[in-house]
Amino acid sequence: MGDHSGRTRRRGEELIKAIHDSVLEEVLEVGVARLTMDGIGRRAATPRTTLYRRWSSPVEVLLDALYHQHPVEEPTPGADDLRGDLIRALRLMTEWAFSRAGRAVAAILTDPQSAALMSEALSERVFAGRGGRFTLTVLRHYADRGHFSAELITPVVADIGEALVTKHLLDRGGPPTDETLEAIVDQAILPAIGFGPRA
Amino acid sequence: MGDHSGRTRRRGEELIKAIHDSVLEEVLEVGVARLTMDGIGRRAATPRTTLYRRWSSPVEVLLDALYHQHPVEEPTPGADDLRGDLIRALRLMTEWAFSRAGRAVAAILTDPQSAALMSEALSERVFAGRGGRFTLTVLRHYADRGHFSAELITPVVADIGEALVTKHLLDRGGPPTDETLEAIVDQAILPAIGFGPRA
DNA sequence: AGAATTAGCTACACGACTGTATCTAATGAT
DNA sequence: ATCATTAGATACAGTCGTGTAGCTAATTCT
Repeated sequence: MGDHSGRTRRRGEELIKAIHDSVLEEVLEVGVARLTMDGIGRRAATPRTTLYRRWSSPVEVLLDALYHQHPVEEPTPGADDLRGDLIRALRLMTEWAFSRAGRAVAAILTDPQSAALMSEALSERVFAGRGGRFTLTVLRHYADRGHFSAELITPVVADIGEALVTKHLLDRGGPPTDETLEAIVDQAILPAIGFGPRA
Repeated sequence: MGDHSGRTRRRGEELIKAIHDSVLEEVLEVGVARLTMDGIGRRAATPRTTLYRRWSSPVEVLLDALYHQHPVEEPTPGADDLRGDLIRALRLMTEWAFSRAGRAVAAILTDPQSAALMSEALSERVFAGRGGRFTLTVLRHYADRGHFSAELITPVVADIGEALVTKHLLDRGGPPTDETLEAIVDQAILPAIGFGPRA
């Protein structure tokens, strides 16, 4: 807990980091709607007044915390392994979705009051550019190399993997196992681009 | 607005109906976390005290309102038209998801405090038994009739349609058009059961 | 060592929501 | 017409969060 030396008071970066951690934990517990300056301050062991010196509302604190998180990592298709790269892309997505930042973003996007105001601003900054397309990156890579026709990559097809993982998260509340990810790739994505069962 | 005669005071069923309507609207605007007896009462034009005579908290009012909604309609596969029945099943799902009840359920399920407590209880009562399986009903019907192998109906495959519609709702916030539903069926569901493009 | 920053502490007035209590009066049943 | 039921109105004390202000003291800079 305590840092080096006998300092009793945090300032600057150190304090801000503690506050950022505090909001992110707080929002997971109570949701965006129940965020309060008091609650954030309590958890960070700092008085409310200190928070007001920097932010004007709990949501401002939350957004600031999110902007300081690491952006989403992008899949990097490598070897000649479409199936493996798709699975890895979905695993990357799962990991992000279960990170503190991922769940905090979900909390914002599902709150009726905050969602409308800033869903675009948020995705842009947190997804760092045009991120958030996990399987799409992989699909394009292999289509470009002639493994299948690029025409097959429709908006619907590009969403299949992410949609199924998202639904799994919503239904079960937990991350999909590797077997589930494999099933999604084998039974849903690959068939859509021509590698499926025959009627 | 006014019913028959010059009654100035609602009672019983009529009043309860107005209150149910009130919570459902309220929760869409402010979310579960910001539901208050005051807010519900204000919208229903009834004092808070009347609410306390029947319910002990805003969430109780909400759940009671949901239990009085019509349960989810189930798809009824009819003619010899797998594709058409799948599209109709997804349209049914879309309609429910956009009903007041559907969105209220979503609000509860995404609220960290309420979700954990009652997600199962809710789905059971609101989905009336084991409902909520829109495309699955249709898929089973046609697999039973030999249109394709029942082995292909894995949990993942059964979820494809619902997952893509859900993702569309989350991403765009609006209901998918008929063209989108057709694309989902043609480009994602049918390929998974053997009616797809060839590699 | 002295000065400038900035965090911690306390207090205060304000508003929103909570439960409860009490009274009034509209409604429906007999 | 009378009565039991039940909704509407009002009041009140209590809790929690809000912003703001003013002071104290720890930390860092020069």
